Amino acid sequence: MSTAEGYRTRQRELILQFLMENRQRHLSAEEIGDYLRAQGSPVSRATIYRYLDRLTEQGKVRRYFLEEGTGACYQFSDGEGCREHFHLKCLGCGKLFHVECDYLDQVQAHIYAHHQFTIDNTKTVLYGLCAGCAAKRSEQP
Amino acid sequence: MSTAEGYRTRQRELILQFLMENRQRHLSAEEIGDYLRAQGSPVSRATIYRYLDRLTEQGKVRRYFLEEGTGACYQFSDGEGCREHFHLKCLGCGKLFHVECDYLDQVQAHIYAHHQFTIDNTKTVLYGLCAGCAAKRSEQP
DNA sequence: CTAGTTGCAAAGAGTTTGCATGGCG
DNA sequence: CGCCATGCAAACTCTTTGCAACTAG
Repeated sequence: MSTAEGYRTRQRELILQFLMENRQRHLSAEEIGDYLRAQGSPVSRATIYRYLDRLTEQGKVRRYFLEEGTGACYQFSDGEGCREHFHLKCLGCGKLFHVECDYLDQVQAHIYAHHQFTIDNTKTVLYGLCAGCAAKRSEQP
Repeated sequence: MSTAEGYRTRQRELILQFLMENRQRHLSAEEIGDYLRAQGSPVSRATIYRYLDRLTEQGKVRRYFLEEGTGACYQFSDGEGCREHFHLKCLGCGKLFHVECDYLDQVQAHIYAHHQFTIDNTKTVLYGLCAGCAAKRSEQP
């Protein structure tokens, strides 16, 4: 695995630090830019997007596409240990659930046996609604 | 459910007909526009988008957000008979596979029952490798 | 007739790119 | 010093919107 780290720059440190400090949240490119600007250390949009792309390729960050037409969101991910389980991302609150489950392992086996397809759960995210958000939506849509 | 059908116009007939004739495919707004233009019956982009929105609200068409960042795709759906399906996207060749499978319906049920999560397969894509690409990779890593 | 529809072009949001300058190693 | 990274602004893609002209019922 070629993990071309590239140069260590002030901008990259700032972006990565913010992502790591907010690893429980999903952040948009704009939020990152706004935060850094507010901190008095503005980083250009282009740089933010370019570095997020790189981090995503490196697997250090996950990229999500939540609510429709809206832009992408990014979330820091240690990468470690996320090979063997599935990810559920809530479209309502954006929360990411890591699910370890024997049944889901069987799913992978089924898809391989019946559909000749090898699931990569490093990249795969199941989108939907968590219990809380589903309840909210059925009350007041 | 208020199913405001609205007026019957030449443009709407054309759009709906194309969607129905290609109910096995995902179509982008652009593809629809291109097709109609090629047929010598151009329909404006705005009209296509507006009508697709309406059809989606009416449940006659399903809107998918698959390819990241890329635009939406639409697919005609009888509503009742047509079961929702899963999508498998090959990381090797980029091909998208549509899978209708009873077993995968059970998966959805399992996740709902055991993990309190409602999968939205409008947004969910399982990433991995198709048979062909998996074979290539095991030969030449 | 008259409210619903259409087309056009302009506006938006989010993201990417070309190119000259700047800075890490 | 050489190459990679940054910043800026312009370009791009997909979609929405304002508005005047048009048309189904």
